[in-house]
Amino acid sequence: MNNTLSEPNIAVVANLIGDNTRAKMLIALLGGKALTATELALEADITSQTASTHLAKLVDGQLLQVRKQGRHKYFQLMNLSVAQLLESLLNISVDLAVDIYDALQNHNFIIDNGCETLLTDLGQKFFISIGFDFSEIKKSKRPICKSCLDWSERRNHLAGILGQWMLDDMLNKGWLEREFDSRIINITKASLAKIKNRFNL
Amino acid sequence: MNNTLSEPNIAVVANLIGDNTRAKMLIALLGGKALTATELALEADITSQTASTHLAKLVDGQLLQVRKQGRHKYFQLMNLSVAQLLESLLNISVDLAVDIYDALQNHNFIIDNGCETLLTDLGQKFFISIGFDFSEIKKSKRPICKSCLDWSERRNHLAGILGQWMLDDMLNKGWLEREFDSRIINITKASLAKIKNRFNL
DNA sequence: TCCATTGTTCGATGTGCATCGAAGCATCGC
DNA sequence: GCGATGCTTCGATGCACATCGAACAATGGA
Repeated sequence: MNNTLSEPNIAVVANLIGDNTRAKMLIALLGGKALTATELALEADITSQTASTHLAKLVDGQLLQVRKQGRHKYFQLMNLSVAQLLESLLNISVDLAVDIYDALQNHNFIIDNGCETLLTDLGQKFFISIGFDFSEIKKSKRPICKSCLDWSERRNHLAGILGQWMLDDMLNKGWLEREFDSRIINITKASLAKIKNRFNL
Repeated sequence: MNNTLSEPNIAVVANLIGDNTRAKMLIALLGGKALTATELALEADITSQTASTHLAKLVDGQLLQVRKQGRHKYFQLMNLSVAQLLESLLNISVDLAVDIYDALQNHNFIIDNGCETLLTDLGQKFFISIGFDFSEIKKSKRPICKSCLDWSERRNHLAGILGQWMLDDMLNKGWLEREFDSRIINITKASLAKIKNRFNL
Protein backbone atom coordinates (compact mmCIF):
# COMPACT_ATOMS: atom_id res chain seq x y z
CA MET A 1 0.00 0.00 0.00
CA ASN A 2 1.30 3.40 -0.89
CA ASN A 3 1.27 6.24 1.54
CA THR A 4 1.93 9.94 1.29
CA LEU A 5 4.01 11.95 3.66
CA SER A 6 3.48 15.59 2.93
CA GLU A 7 -0.03 15.26 1.61
CA PRO A 8 -2.87 13.36 3.15
CA ASN A 9 -4.26 10.50 1.16
CA ILE A 10 -7.84 11.36 1.88
CA ALA A 11 -8.64 10.72 -1.75
CA VAL A 12 -7.69 7.08 -1.33
CA VAL A 13 -9.96 6.62 1.64
CA ALA A 14 -12.78 8.59 0.10
CA ASN A 15 -12.43 6.64 -3.11
CA LEU A 16 -12.88 3.42 -1.18
CA ILE A 17 -16.16 4.67 0.22
CA GLY A 18 -17.06 6.34 -3.05
CA ASP A 19 -18.06 3.13 -4.73
CA ASN A 20 -21.76 2.41 -4.36
CA THR A 21 -21.54 -1.23 -3.41
CA ARG A 22 -18.68 -0.67 -1.01
CA ALA A 23 -20.73 2.08 0.61
CA LYS A 24 -23.61 -0.33 1.04
CA MET A 25 -21.33 -2.80 2.76
CA LEU A 26 -19.90 -0.19 5.08
CA ILE A 27 -23.32 1.06 6.04
CA ALA A 28 -24.46 -2.47 6.68
CA LEU A 29 -21.51 -2.81 9.02
CA LEU A 30 -22.30 0.47 10.73
CA GLY A 31 -24.75 -1.47 12.86
CA GLY A 32 -21.75 -2.83 14.71
CA LYS A 33 -22.40 -6.50 14.08
CA ALA A 34 -19.70 -8.40 12.21
CA LEU A 35 -20.97 -9.86 8.94
CA THR A 36 -19.65 -12.56 6.65
CA ALA A 37 -18.63 -12.03 3.05
CA THR A 38 -21.74 -13.67 1.68
CA GLU A 39 -23.99 -11.67 3.94
CA LEU A 40 -22.34 -8.50 2.67
CA ALA A 41 -22.61 -9.70 -0.90
CA LEU A 42 -26.34 -10.17 -0.41
CA GLU A 43 -26.64 -6.79 1.24
CA ALA A 44 -24.96 -5.13 -1.72
CA ASP A 45 -26.68 -7.21 -4.41
CA ILE A 46 -23.54 -8.51 -6.03
CA THR A 47 -21.87 -11.85 -6.59
CA SER A 48 -19.50 -13.31 -4.07
CA GLN A 49 -16.48 -12.77 -6.34
CA THR A 50 -17.12 -9.07 -6.60
CA ALA A 51 -17.72 -8.84 -2.89
CA SER A 52 -14.44 -10.58 -2.26
CA THR A 53 -12.44 -8.03 -4.21
CA HIS A 54 -14.26 -5.14 -2.59
CA LEU A 55 -13.74 -6.50 0.90
CA ALA A 56 -10.08 -7.07 0.20
CA LYS A 57 -9.73 -3.43 -0.78
CA LEU A 58 -11.55 -2.24 2.29
CA VAL A 59 -9.32 -4.33 4.52
CA ASP A 60 -6.20 -3.18 2.73
CA GLY A 61 -7.36 0.39 3.12
CA GLN A 62 -7.70 -0.07 6.88
CA LEU A 63 -11.41 0.57 6.85
CA LEU A 64 -12.38 -2.97 7.81
CA GLN A 65 -10.86 -5.66 9.92
CA VAL A 66 -11.47 -9.31 9.33
CA ARG A 67 -11.65 -12.28 11.66
CA LYS A 68 -11.41 -15.78 10.26
CA GLN A 69 -13.62 -18.36 11.88
CA GLY A 70 -13.71 -21.74 10.27
CA ARG A 71 -14.58 -21.28 6.64
CA HIS A 72 -16.26 -17.99 7.36
CA LYS A 73 -14.78 -14.54 7.39
CA TYR A 74 -16.34 -11.99 9.64
CA PHE A 75 -15.85 -8.37 8.67
CA GLN A 76 -16.38 -5.33 10.84
CA LEU A 77 -15.42 -1.70 10.87
CA MET A 78 -11.79 -1.12 11.73
CA ASN A 79 -12.31 1.25 14.65
CA LEU A 80 -14.40 4.07 15.99
CA SER A 81 -12.79 6.59 13.66
CA VAL A 82 -14.17 4.77 10.66
CA ALA A 83 -17.64 4.76 12.15
CA GLN A 84 -17.35 8.45 12.88
CA LEU A 85 -16.21 9.10 9.34
CA LEU A 86 -19.23 7.26 7.98
CA GLU A 87 -21.48 9.25 10.26
CA SER A 88 -19.89 12.47 9.03
CA LEU A 89 -20.67 11.35 5.52
CA LEU A 90 -24.24 10.50 6.44
CA ASN A 91 -24.48 13.88 8.06
CA ILE A 92 -23.56 15.52 4.77
CA SER A 93 -25.57 13.44 2.38
CA VAL A 94 -28.84 14.35 3.98
CA ASP A 95 -31.74 12.18 3.05
CA LEU A 96 -34.86 13.61 1.60
CA ALA A 97 -36.60 11.49 4.21
CA VAL A 98 -34.90 13.41 6.95
CA ASP A 99 -35.88 16.68 5.31
CA ILE A 100 -39.49 15.59 5.16
CA TYR A 101 -39.37 14.42 8.75
CA ASP A 102 -37.95 17.71 9.91
CA ALA A 103 -40.55 19.62 7.93
CA LEU A 104 -43.38 17.63 9.45
CA GLN A 105 -41.93 18.29 12.85
CA ASN A 106 -41.59 22.01 12.18
CA HIS A 107 -45.23 22.14 11.14
CA ASN A 108 -46.22 20.37 14.37
CA PHE A 109 -47.67 17.54 12.34
CA ILE A 110 -45.63 15.07 14.33
CA ILE A 111 -44.00 15.15 17.74
CA ASP A 112 -40.84 13.31 18.61
CA ASN A 113 -40.71 12.43 22.29
CA GLY A 114 -37.31 10.79 22.07
CA CYS A 115 -38.26 7.16 21.69
CA GLU A 116 -41.18 7.35 19.27
CA THR A 117 -42.91 9.78 17.02
CA LEU A 118 -46.54 10.65 17.53
CA LEU A 119 -48.99 12.06 15.02
CA THR A 120 -50.68 15.23 16.24
CA ASP A 121 -54.28 16.18 15.53
CA LEU A 122 -53.00 18.89 13.24
CA GLY A 123 -50.88 16.34 11.45
CA GLN A 124 -53.79 13.95 11.11
CA LYS A 125 -55.84 16.69 9.50
CA PHE A 126 -53.01 17.44 7.12
CA PHE A 127 -52.57 13.86 6.05
CA ILE A 128 -56.31 13.45 5.55
CA SER A 129 -56.23 16.59 3.44
CA ILE A 130 -53.69 15.09 1.11
CA GLY A 131 -55.59 11.85 0.79
CA PHE A 132 -54.39 9.55 3.51
CA ASP A 133 -56.99 7.02 4.58
CA PHE A 134 -56.82 6.44 8.30
CA SER A 135 -59.44 3.72 8.12
CA GLU A 136 -56.79 1.25 7.11
CA ILE A 137 -55.15 1.60 10.49
CA LYS A 138 -57.53 -0.89 12.00
CA LYS A 139 -56.66 -3.48 9.40
CA SER A 140 -53.02 -3.53 10.36
CA LYS A 141 -51.08 -3.71 13.53
CA ARG A 142 -48.16 -1.69 12.25
CA PRO A 143 -47.75 1.55 14.15
CA ILE A 144 -49.13 4.39 12.13
CA CYS A 145 -46.34 6.77 12.85
CA LYS A 146 -43.12 5.69 14.36
CA SER A 147 -39.67 7.08 14.02
CA CYS A 148 -36.87 4.66 13.51
CA LEU A 149 -33.17 5.03 13.74
CA ASP A 150 -31.71 5.05 10.31
CA TRP A 151 -28.16 4.23 9.33
CA SER A 152 -26.57 7.03 11.24
CA GLU A 153 -28.50 5.96 14.32
CA ARG A 154 -29.10 9.63 14.88
CA ARG A 155 -31.40 11.08 12.30
CA ASN A 156 -34.98 10.09 12.27
CA HIS A 157 -36.98 9.23 9.27
CA LEU A 158 -40.52 8.19 9.04
CA ALA A 159 -41.42 4.57 9.44
CA GLY A 160 -44.65 2.74 10.00
CA ILE A 161 -47.78 2.84 7.90
CA LEU A 162 -47.66 6.58 7.42
CA GLY A 163 -44.14 6.56 6.07
CA GLN A 164 -44.88 3.62 3.83
CA TRP A 165 -47.94 5.34 2.50
CA MET A 166 -46.06 8.54 1.79
CA LEU A 167 -43.46 6.55 -0.08
CA ASP A 168 -46.01 4.56 -2.06
CA ASP A 169 -47.95 7.72 -2.82
CA MET A 170 -44.93 9.45 -4.24
CA LEU A 171 -44.02 6.36 -6.20
CA ASN A 172 -47.54 6.19 -7.64
CA LYS A 173 -47.43 9.85 -8.60
CA GLY A 174 -44.20 9.17 -10.43
CA TRP A 175 -42.22 11.58 -8.32
CA LEU A 176 -39.94 8.77 -7.30
CA GLU A 177 -38.88 5.66 -9.07
CA ARG A 178 -37.59 2.54 -7.50
CA GLU A 179 -34.50 0.94 -8.92
CA PHE A 180 -35.09 -2.56 -10.22
CA ASP A 181 -35.10 -5.10 -7.39
CA SER A 182 -33.56 -2.71 -4.92
CA ARG A 183 -34.44 -0.56 -1.98
CA ILE A 184 -32.93 2.45 -3.67
CA ILE A 185 -35.28 5.24 -4.65
CA ASN A 186 -34.28 7.84 -7.16
CA ILE A 187 -35.79 11.26 -7.37
CA THR A 188 -35.51 13.60 -10.29
CA LYS A 189 -34.77 17.29 -10.01
CA ALA A 190 -38.22 18.30 -11.19
CA SER A 191 -39.93 15.97 -8.78
CA LEU A 192 -37.83 17.20 -5.91
CA ALA A 193 -39.28 20.66 -6.45
CA LYS A 194 -42.82 19.26 -6.33
CA ILE A 195 -42.14 17.36 -3.15
CA LYS A 196 -40.54 20.32 -1.47
CA ASN A 197 -43.48 22.43 -2.51
CA ARG A 198 -45.95 19.90 -1.17
CA PHE A 199 -44.27 19.85 2.20
CA ASN A 200 -43.43 23.54 2.19
CA LEU A 201 -39.74 22.85 2.40
CA MET B 1 -29.00 16.58 -8.98
CA ASN B 2 -30.16 13.14 -8.08
CA ASN B 3 -30.95 12.16 -4.56
CA THR B 4 -31.85 8.92 -2.83
CA LEU B 5 -34.65 8.46 -0.38
CA SER B 6 -34.34 5.07 1.20
CA GLU B 7 -30.58 4.80 0.93
CA PRO B 8 -28.06 7.38 1.88
CA ASN B 9 -25.97 8.73 -0.93
CA ILE B 10 -22.75 8.70 0.97
CA ALA B 11 -21.15 7.07 -2.05
CA VAL B 12 -21.90 10.15 -4.12
CA VAL B 13 -20.30 12.48 -1.61
CA ALA B 14 -17.36 10.18 -1.00
CA ASN B 15 -16.87 9.79 -4.72
CA LEU B 16 -16.63 13.54 -5.08
CA ILE B 17 -13.82 13.63 -2.54
CA GLY B 18 -12.37 10.39 -3.85
CA ASP B 19 -10.80 12.02 -6.87
CA ASN B 20 -7.25 13.07 -6.22
CA THR B 21 -7.40 16.53 -7.73
CA ARG B 22 -10.73 17.34 -6.14
CA ALA B 23 -9.27 16.26 -2.82
CA LYS B 24 -6.38 18.63 -3.31
CA MET B 25 -8.80 21.47 -3.96
CA LEU B 26 -10.86 20.68 -0.91
CA ILE B 27 -7.82 20.51 1.31
CA ALA B 28 -6.60 23.79 -0.08
CA LEU B 29 -9.95 25.25 0.89
CA LEU B 30 -9.80 23.72 4.36
CA GLY B 31 -7.72 26.71 5.35
CA GLY B 32 -10.92 28.72 5.31
CA LYS B 33 -9.88 31.29 2.75
CA ALA B 34 -11.96 31.47 -0.41
CA LEU B 35 -9.94 30.78 -3.55
CA THR B 36 -10.54 31.47 -7.22
CA ALA B 37 -10.83 28.81 -9.89
CA THR B 38 -7.39 29.50 -11.28
CA GLU B 39 -5.80 29.41 -7.85
CA LEU B 40 -7.38 26.03 -7.27
CA ALA B 41 -6.27 24.86 -10.70
CA LEU B 42 -2.70 25.77 -9.81
CA GLU B 43 -3.01 24.08 -6.44
CA ALA B 44 -4.14 20.88 -8.07
CA ASP B 45 -1.76 21.03 -11.03
CA ILE B 46 -4.39 20.86 -13.72
CA THR B 47 -5.65 23.06 -16.52
CA SER B 48 -8.39 25.56 -15.96
CA GLN B 49 -10.87 23.57 -18.01
CA THR B 50 -10.47 20.51 -15.86
CA ALA B 51 -10.67 22.63 -12.74
CA SER B 52 -13.88 24.16 -13.98
CA THR B 53 -15.60 20.82 -14.37
CA HIS B 54 -14.38 19.61 -11.00
CA LEU B 55 -15.52 22.76 -9.25
CA ALA B 56 -18.90 22.54 -10.91
CA LYS B 57 -19.30 19.03 -9.56
CA LEU B 58 -18.26 20.05 -6.08
CA VAL B 59 -20.74 22.90 -6.09
CA ASP B 60 -23.50 20.68 -7.46
CA GLY B 61 -22.70 18.16 -4.77
CA GLN B 62 -23.15 20.79 -2.07
CA LEU B 63 -19.57 20.53 -0.91
CA LEU B 64 -18.58 24.00 -2.09
CA GLN B 65 -20.31 27.30 -2.39
CA VAL B 66 -19.31 29.91 -4.91
CA ARG B 67 -19.41 33.69 -4.84
CA LYS B 68 -19.10 35.64 -8.05
CA GLN B 69 -17.08 38.82 -7.85
CA GLY B 70 -16.37 40.58 -11.10
CA ARG B 71 -14.84 38.10 -13.45
CA HIS B 72 -13.61 36.00 -10.58
CA LYS B 73 -15.31 33.15 -8.84
CA TYR B 74 -14.44 32.58 -5.24
CA PHE B 75 -14.97 29.07 -3.93
CA GLN B 76 -15.13 27.97 -0.33
CA LEU B 77 -16.35 25.04 1.68
CA MET B 78 -20.12 24.83 1.92
CA ASN B 79 -20.41 24.73 5.70
CA LEU B 80 -18.87 23.44 8.88
CA SER B 81 -20.15 19.92 8.25
CA VAL B 82 -18.02 19.66 5.13
CA ALA B 83 -14.95 20.82 7.03
CA GLN B 84 -15.66 18.28 9.75
CA LEU B 85 -16.06 15.57 7.16
CA LEU B 86 -12.70 16.43 5.68
CA GLU B 87 -11.15 16.37 9.10
CA SER B 88 -12.67 12.97 9.74
CA LEU B 89 -11.06 11.81 6.52
CA LEU B 90 -7.74 13.30 7.52
CA ASN B 91 -8.13 11.58 10.84
CA ILE B 92 -8.43 8.24 9.10
CA SER B 93 -5.79 8.61 6.45
CA VAL B 94 -3.07 9.03 9.01
CA ASP B 95 0.10 10.56 7.76
CA LEU B 96 3.40 8.86 8.17
CA ALA B 97 4.55 12.18 9.53
CA VAL B 98 2.05 11.92 12.32
CA ASP B 99 3.16 8.36 13.04
CA ILE B 100 6.77 9.47 13.29
CA TYR B 101 5.81 12.37 15.50
CA ASP B 102 3.86 10.11 17.81
CA ALA B 103 6.72 7.63 17.93
CA LEU B 104 9.21 10.34 18.85
CA GLN B 105 6.83 11.49 21.54
CA ASN B 106 6.38 7.98 22.90
CA HIS B 107 10.14 7.56 23.11
CA ASN B 108 10.38 10.84 25.04
CA PHE B 109 12.55 12.27 22.29
CA ILE B 110 10.27 15.26 22.03
CA ILE B 111 7.78 16.88 24.36
CA ASP B 112 4.69 18.67 23.21
CA ASN B 113 3.67 21.35 25.66
CA GLY B 114 0.61 22.41 23.68
CA CYS B 115 1.94 25.33 21.74
CA GLU B 116 5.35 24.10 20.70
CA THR B 117 7.41 20.96 20.65
CA LEU B 118 10.68 20.75 22.52
CA LEU B 119 13.58 18.41 21.89
CA THR B 120 14.61 16.49 25.02
CA ASP B 121 18.18 15.56 25.95
CA LEU B 122 17.31 11.97 25.19
CA GLY B 123 15.97 13.03 21.83
CA GLN B 124 19.07 15.06 21.09
CA LYS B 125 21.22 12.02 21.79
CA PHE B 126 19.04 9.94 19.50
CA PHE B 127 19.24 12.35 16.62
CA ILE B 128 23.00 12.70 17.03
CA SER B 129 23.20 8.89 16.99
CA ILE B 130 21.51 8.73 13.62
CA GLY B 131 23.71 11.40 12.17
CA PHE B 132 22.05 14.72 12.78
CA ASP B 133 24.49 17.60 13.03
CA PHE B 134 23.39 20.05 15.66
CA SER B 135 26.21 22.45 14.78
CA GLU B 136 24.14 23.78 11.94
CA ILE B 137 21.65 25.15 14.40
CA LYS B 138 23.75 28.22 14.93
CA LYS B 139 23.80 28.97 11.24
CA SER B 140 20.07 29.28 11.02
CA LYS B 141 17.37 30.99 12.96
CA ARG B 142 14.73 28.42 12.19
CA PRO B 143 13.56 26.68 15.32
CA ILE B 144 15.16 23.30 15.55
CA CYS B 145 12.07 21.49 16.61
CA LYS B 146 8.66 22.96 16.36
CA SER B 147 5.31 21.37 15.85
CA CYS B 148 3.01 22.93 13.36
CA LEU B 149 -0.64 22.52 12.71
CA ASP B 150 -1.18 20.51 9.59
CA TRP B 151 -4.29 20.39 7.46
CA SER B 152 -6.53 19.00 10.12
CA GLU B 153 -5.34 21.74 12.44
CA ARG B 154 -5.22 19.09 15.11
CA ARG B 155 -2.49 16.60 14.44
CA ASN B 156 1.06 17.62 14.83
CA HIS B 157 3.82 16.86 12.51
CA LEU B 158 7.39 17.88 12.72
CA ALA B 159 8.46 21.22 11.36
CA GLY B 160 11.59 23.27 11.73
CA ILE B 161 15.12 22.28 10.94
CA LEU B 162 14.81 18.86 12.49
CA GLY B 163 11.78 17.91 10.45
CA GLN B 164 13.34 19.26 7.30
CA TRP B 165 16.48 17.30 7.95
CA MET B 166 14.60 14.11 8.57
CA LEU B 167 12.76 14.61 5.33
CA ASP B 168 15.90 15.40 3.35
CA ASP B 169 17.68 12.45 4.90
CA MET B 170 15.00 10.04 3.89
CA LEU B 171 14.89 11.55 0.43
CA ASN B 172 18.67 11.15 0.10
CA LYS B 173 18.50 7.55 1.24
CA GLY B 174 15.93 6.92 -1.45
CA TRP B 175 13.26 5.90 1.00
CA LEU B 176 11.05 8.64 -0.25
CA GLU B 177 10.70 10.22 -3.62
CA ARG B 178 9.28 13.60 -4.39
CA GLU B 179 6.80 13.98 -7.17
CA PHE B 180 7.93 16.33 -9.89
CA ASP B 181 7.34 19.95 -8.98
CA SER B 182 5.06 19.09 -6.12
CA ARG B 183 4.96 18.90 -2.37
CA ILE B 184 3.77 15.32 -2.57
CA ILE B 185 6.12 12.67 -1.25
CA ASN B 186 5.62 9.04 -2.12
CA ILE B 187 6.85 6.17 -0.08
CA THR B 188 7.16 2.59 -1.25
CA LYS B 189 6.09 -0.42 0.75
CA ALA B 190 9.64 -1.64 1.27
CA SER B 191 10.85 1.76 2.40
CA LEU B 192 7.97 2.08 4.80
CA ALA B 193 9.24 -1.01 6.60
CA LYS B 194 12.71 0.51 6.88
CA ILE B 195 11.37 3.75 8.24
CA LYS B 196 9.15 2.03 10.73
CA ASN B 197 12.08 -0.08 11.82
CA ARG B 198 14.30 2.94 12.21
CA PHE B 199 11.82 4.66 14.44
CA ASN B 200 10.71 1.49 16.18
CA LEU B 201 7.18 1.93 15.00
C1' DT C 1 -12.68 49.83 -29.29
C1' DC C 2 -9.21 46.29 -28.69
C1' DC C 3 -6.85 43.14 -25.91
C1' DA C 4 -5.96 40.38 -21.73
C1' DT C 5 -7.80 37.59 -18.21
C1' DT C 6 -11.09 34.41 -16.20
C1' DG C 7 -14.06 30.89 -16.68
C1' DT C 8 -17.07 27.58 -19.40
C1' DT C 9 -18.56 24.07 -22.92
C1' DC C 10 -17.75 20.48 -26.30
C1' DG C 11 -15.55 16.56 -28.31
C1' DA C 12 -12.02 13.11 -28.36
C1' DT C 13 -8.98 10.12 -25.94
C1' DG C 14 -7.32 7.08 -22.75
C1' DT C 15 -7.50 4.66 -18.58
C1' DG C 16 -8.92 2.82 -14.37
C1' DC C 17 -12.05 -0.30 -12.42
C1' DA C 18 -16.46 -2.67 -11.21
C1' DT C 19 -18.61 -6.74 -12.69
C1' DC C 20 -19.22 -11.51 -13.62
C1' DG C 21 -18.19 -16.38 -15.46
C1' DA C 22 -15.14 -19.99 -14.77
C1' DA C 23 -12.02 -22.32 -12.23
C1' DG C 24 -9.53 -23.22 -8.07
C1' DC C 25 -8.67 -23.73 -2.70
C1' DA C 26 -10.05 -24.38 1.90
C1' DT C 27 -13.25 -26.05 5.32
C1' DC C 28 -17.20 -28.45 7.22
C1' DG C 29 -20.48 -32.36 7.69
C1' DC C 30 -21.23 -37.08 6.60
C1' DG D 1 -13.07 -40.55 1.37
C1' DC D 2 -17.10 -37.08 -1.18
C1' DG D 3 -20.19 -33.47 -1.83
C1' DA D 4 -21.47 -28.86 -0.17
C1' DT D 5 -20.46 -24.33 1.25
C1' DG D 6 -17.55 -20.14 1.67
C1' DC D 7 -14.13 -17.50 -0.33
C1' DT D 8 -10.50 -16.27 -3.76
C1' DT D 9 -8.01 -15.59 -8.29
C1' DC D 10 -7.91 -14.87 -13.24
C1' DG D 11 -9.41 -13.09 -17.58
C1' DA D 12 -12.59 -10.61 -20.39
C1' DT D 13 -15.91 -7.00 -20.93
C1' DG D 14 -17.89 -2.72 -20.63
C1' DC D 15 -18.54 1.68 -18.76
C1' DA D 16 -17.71 5.85 -16.25
C1' DC D 17 -14.89 9.72 -16.12
C1' DA D 18 -10.60 12.59 -15.72
C1' DT D 19 -7.95 15.08 -18.87
C1' DC D 20 -6.79 18.32 -22.36
C1' DG D 21 -7.13 21.03 -26.88
C1' DA D 22 -9.98 24.12 -29.09
C1' DA D 23 -13.36 27.34 -29.28
C1' DC D 24 -16.38 30.54 -26.95
C1' DA D 25 -18.49 33.90 -23.49
C1' DA D 26 -17.94 37.46 -19.97
C1' DT D 27 -15.54 40.99 -17.60
C1' DG D 28 -12.05 44.63 -16.82
C1' DG D 29 -8.44 47.75 -18.21
C1' DA D 30 -6.16 50.87 -21.59
